[in-house]
Amino acid sequence: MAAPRRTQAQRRAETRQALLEATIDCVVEHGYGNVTTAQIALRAGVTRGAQNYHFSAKTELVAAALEHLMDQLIEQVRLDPPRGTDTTERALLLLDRLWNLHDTPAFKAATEIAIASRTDPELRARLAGLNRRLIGMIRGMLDETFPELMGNEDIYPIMLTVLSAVRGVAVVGLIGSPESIESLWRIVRGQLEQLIARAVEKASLAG
Amino acid sequence: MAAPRRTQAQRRAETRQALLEATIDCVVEHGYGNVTTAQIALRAGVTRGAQNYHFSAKTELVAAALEHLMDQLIEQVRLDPPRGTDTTERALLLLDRLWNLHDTPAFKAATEIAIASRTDPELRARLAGLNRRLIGMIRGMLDETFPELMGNEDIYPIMLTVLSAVRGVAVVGLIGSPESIESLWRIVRGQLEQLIARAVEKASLAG
DNA sequence: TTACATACTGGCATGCCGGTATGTAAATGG
DNA sequence: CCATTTACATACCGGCATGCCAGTATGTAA
Repeated sequence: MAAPRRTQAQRRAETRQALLEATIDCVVEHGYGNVTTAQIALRAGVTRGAQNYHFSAKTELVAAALEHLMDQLIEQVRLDPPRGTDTTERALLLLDRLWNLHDTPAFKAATEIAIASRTDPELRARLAGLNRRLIGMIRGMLDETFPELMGNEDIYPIMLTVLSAVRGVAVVGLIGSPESIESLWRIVRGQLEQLIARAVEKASLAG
Repeated sequence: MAAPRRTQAQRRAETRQALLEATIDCVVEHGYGNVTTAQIALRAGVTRGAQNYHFSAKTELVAAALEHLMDQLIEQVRLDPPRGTDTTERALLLLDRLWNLHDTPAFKAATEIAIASRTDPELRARLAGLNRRLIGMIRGMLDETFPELMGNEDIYPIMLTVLSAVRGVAVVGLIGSPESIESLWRIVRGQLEQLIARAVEKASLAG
C-alpha cells in the first residue's frame, strides 16, 4: 500500500464527504435520535478525532450533512428537466418526479433532521433557508418547464398544495408499510392529477 | 395538610394521568429526542419511583401518552359534529376543524413520537393502529356529517388527499414561523376548498 | 532541509440517562 | 386491628455518548 500522496485539499474534501454521507446513512438507518458520532465516524472509515477536527459538534455535522444532501438532490433534479410536447404530460412527469424525490431514503433523513431542529435552535437556524431554497428551486423549475404558463400566478398555489399533499403522504410513508403508502399515493395522485389537469386547461383557455 | 384519603383507584388514576400529560408537555417543549424520564417525573410532580411503578420503560410511557392524547382528541372532536344546512358549508367547517386539530401542540408531540417510532420497533408496534384509527374516526364522521353523500365512494379519495395536504402543511408548521404557516395554509386551503366544492357539486348532480 | 500548517490519531473524563433494588406509607379486606 | 396488597420514595449502578486534548503524521512553503 503505497501512500497515495493526496494533496491537502483532496484529503480534506474526501474525509469531509465521507463523513457527510455516513451521517445521512446513519440517520436513515438508526434515526436521528439514536445516531451517535462514533457510529458515523466508524461508518465513514474515519477516526473520531478526524471527525471532530472537521466538525466540532454533532449539530454542525448533521446540519452540514443535510445541506450537502440538499445540494445533491437539487443538482440531480436540475440535470434532467421533464420533456414533452403536451403541457399536462410534462406536469404529470414533474409530479411523479416530485413523489420519487419524497419516496427516497434521503427524504427520511431530511425529515428526521428537520423535526429534530424544532427544538434545537442551532440546527434550526442553519436549516431555516433550506425549505425556502427548495421551493425556490421548484418554482424555477416550473418556470423553465412551462414557459407557456409564464406569468400565470395561479400555478403557484397549486404547486404548494401539491407539494403539501406529497409531503403529507411521504410523512405517513415514514412509518407505514410500503404497500399501504403505495396505495395511498395512488389515490392521492389521482386527485392531484385532476387538480393539475384542470389548472392547465384553465390556463390554456386564458392564455 | 390533612391526607385527602383517596382511594387506591383514584391515586392510581391521578398519578397516571399526571404522568401521561407531563409526557406530552415535555415532548412538545423539548422534543422527543431530548426528553428524559426525570424531566417527565419532575413535571408530573411524581418521583421516578412512582413513574417506574406505573410505566416500567420509557417507551411504554410515551406510547401510552400518545394513545391517551389520541383518545382525548377523538372525544373532543366527536362531541360537537359540524352542523349546517348546506353540504359545502359543513364540509368547509370540517376542513377548518381538521386544520385546527393539526395546528395544535398535541400534533407536534404526536408527530415527533411517530417519527421516532420509525426506528423504534416497540414503539412502532403500539402506534401501528393509531393512524388507522384516526382515519376510521374521520370516515365515521364523514358518514355522520354527510348522510346525503352516503354510498358515494368518491369522497374518500378526496378525504385522503385533503388529509395529506393538511398534514403536509402541518409538518412544515413544526419548524416554520407561525406567520409563514398561516399564509401557506390560506393558500392551500383555497385549493382544497375548490376541490371539495367541485366534489360536492358533482355528488349532488349524481344523487 | 528547515519551519510551519494542516490533517489526523487514540484515549480519557465527565456527565447524564434509563433501569433496578430495596425500603416505607397508604389503603383494602377479613 | 392486623395482614396483605398496592402505591410510592430514595438511593444506586452500569453504560455510554460527547467533547476535548496532547501527541503524531503528512503535506507545503521558505
